[in-house]
Amino acid sequence: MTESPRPRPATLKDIATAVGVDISTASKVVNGGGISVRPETRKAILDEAARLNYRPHALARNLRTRRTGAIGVLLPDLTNPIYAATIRGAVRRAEELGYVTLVAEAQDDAASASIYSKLVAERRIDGFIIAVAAKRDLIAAIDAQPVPHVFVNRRASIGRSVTVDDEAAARLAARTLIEAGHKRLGFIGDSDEMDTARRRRAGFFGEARKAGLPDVVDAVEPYSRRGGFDACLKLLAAKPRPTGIFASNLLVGISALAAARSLGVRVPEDLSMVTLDFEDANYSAPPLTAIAMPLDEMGTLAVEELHAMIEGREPKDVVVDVAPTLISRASVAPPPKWPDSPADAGQ
Amino acid sequence: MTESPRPRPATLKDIATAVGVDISTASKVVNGGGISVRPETRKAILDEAARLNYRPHALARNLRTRRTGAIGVLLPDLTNPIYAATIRGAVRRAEELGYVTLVAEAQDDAASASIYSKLVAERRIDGFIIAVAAKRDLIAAIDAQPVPHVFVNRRASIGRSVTVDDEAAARLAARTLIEAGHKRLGFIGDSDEMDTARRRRAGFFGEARKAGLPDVVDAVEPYSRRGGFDACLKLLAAKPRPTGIFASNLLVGISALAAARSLGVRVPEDLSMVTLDFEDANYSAPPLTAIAMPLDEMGTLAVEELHAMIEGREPKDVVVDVAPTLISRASVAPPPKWPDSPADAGQ
DNA sequence: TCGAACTAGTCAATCGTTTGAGTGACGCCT
DNA sequence: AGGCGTCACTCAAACGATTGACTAGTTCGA
Repeated sequence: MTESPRPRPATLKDIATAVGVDISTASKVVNGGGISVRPETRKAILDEAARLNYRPHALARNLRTRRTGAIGVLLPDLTNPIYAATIRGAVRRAEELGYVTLVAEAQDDAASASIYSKLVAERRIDGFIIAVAAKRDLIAAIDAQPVPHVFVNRRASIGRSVTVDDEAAARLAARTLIEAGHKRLGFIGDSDEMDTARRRRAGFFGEARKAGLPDVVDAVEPYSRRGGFDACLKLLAAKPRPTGIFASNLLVGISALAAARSLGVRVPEDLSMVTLDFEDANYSAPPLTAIAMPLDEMGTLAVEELHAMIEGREPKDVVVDVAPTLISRASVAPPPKWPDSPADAGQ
Repeated sequence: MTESPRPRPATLKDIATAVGVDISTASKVVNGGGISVRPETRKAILDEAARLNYRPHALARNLRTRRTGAIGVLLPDLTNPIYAATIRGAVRRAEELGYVTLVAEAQDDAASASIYSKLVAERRIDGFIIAVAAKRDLIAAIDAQPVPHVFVNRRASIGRSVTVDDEAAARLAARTLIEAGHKRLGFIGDSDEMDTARRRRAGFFGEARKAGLPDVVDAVEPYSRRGGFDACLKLLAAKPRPTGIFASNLLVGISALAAARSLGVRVPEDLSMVTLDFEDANYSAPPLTAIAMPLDEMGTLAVEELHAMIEGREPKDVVVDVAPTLISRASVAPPPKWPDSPADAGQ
């Protein structure tokens, strides 16, 4: 009788019958598709669509077009700030390109594989951005049901990857310590199986060697809060104790600092520390000098690469070409004078 | 000619033609639907489904059933560990109930509203778990296109909510400090507009009053790293400086600690601190004594409530009935003797 | 004046599932 | 022998959108 509150969202059919055209005409008009219509018909359709606040039913459209308009992001740890920054870049770009983003945390290889398989099998997504390590189960899952995917912050044999220049970041960290006068350097990082750790280690050791300091103390521990704590303890127990260390991961930096403090080692008076940057580094005591990586760009580029793959274009490995930069805060100082650095710190 | 690699995932039709039955029969069998079939037919269908590794096409099914099998989670900050814990609980339970979870970060009210509107308009989800504040834009968006939704860790006038017992947690924090002998207490929390802050403040102040300590110093700053830092600075500048403080949020605890240290105030010798618990609290210096909240359960229950609403059952507000517990670490000690606490610390 | 070309659309199939209604064959009871 | 009830299925219409093929009517060129 009257305009009752329409509970059901508008469909193309609603528009078409209201205007008095065929559904297909309405579809072509709202999509700007290849069809010729009189301006007034076009206007009528568009007006009606606006009036009804028409939004296409994603499922129906996707069923037909065989595209879901969704991309999945697989990551190992939601609380690790590096992913938060990356995701922000990725989500923004994805939205611009018309995708919805489905973020999933996978705590281990089996979980990664099962999430991947499920989402792909049910055809819920067009492609994956993968920030977890490509281990056995996941590799098998991808093999079994391949969809476009790009690894982010990780190189992998089975797909394209988008990474930042970890080597450059590590070299910059080394240079920072070396320029402050440190001769005995320490490195905290995960094992070389983790490719980010491998690249950072390579960069740091390489730069140290170039500066005539080949004896970097290496602490291999997982990239986790506990790992950083343990690693720092190890480093400080080394026989010639390092005076400057690079904690090559975000989480690890904070907990390494706590480990030093727990031993009564003062930062930066007794020990200088450089880590990778994130917001928390401002609110530690002391605030941590850190290397900022272009994480946002990494996320953005990952989406662009994935989009290219979904569109069938040729993908490529990309290293984000924004250089890491040093954020000087308060955790780096010249090394202490005592043990055995005679006059060379004078310069 | 030969079994060529089947690129296309199996459909019901594949199964049906292979077995020689109608699609609808196959559908009913794989869904365990109400139909009677001979055991051998059933077996044949199930076998074929297994052989082809059949998984229903989510979109097609959902188009028909008008359910998407997906729930959205809207949260303000991915890096805030409280949400990570909550999400883990939510995702696990959602999966058990057959939902896929779509996590979205909304940095402000406008973003919340636009994410909500988009996902709902495109009918991509069945319901929302909302962990952001219900402000103007979001409220308008929900009003315009209502779908089942539950607020988590937040009470809201426009929907059901699942919360933990923030008051009890705050009372426990107060008791911890009081039992250690503190007489001058401080509280760090967001403004009362944020309902979690309001409840925590009420609990803390109430317990203090009960113990004959009505003069709690209150520092109102946003729940953020910077907010915690600034708040702690304020508290330590108060005229009778508090000796025990409760930083009523996870992020805020860590940065308050850094602020104290930056002023040369030692924890716990000069200042005791209690905060809410998360992993990082183990790796600060000193490790922080904290109140653990049942966040995982909160996520779980939120999903259950949402599920109930989606199924059309009557929803209710729920407060998780697991009590907050104290995790004693190293940031609480008796107050220092000097300024003006005479003999009463002797006991 | 015939046909080609254009205009402004319409038709119908299709994506993969679900689901209520229908149906042929058989057994059983009276 | 007729009728009723099961059994074991099949049929066909949805869900909402997309898209290539098709068409009725007009215009234009030769």
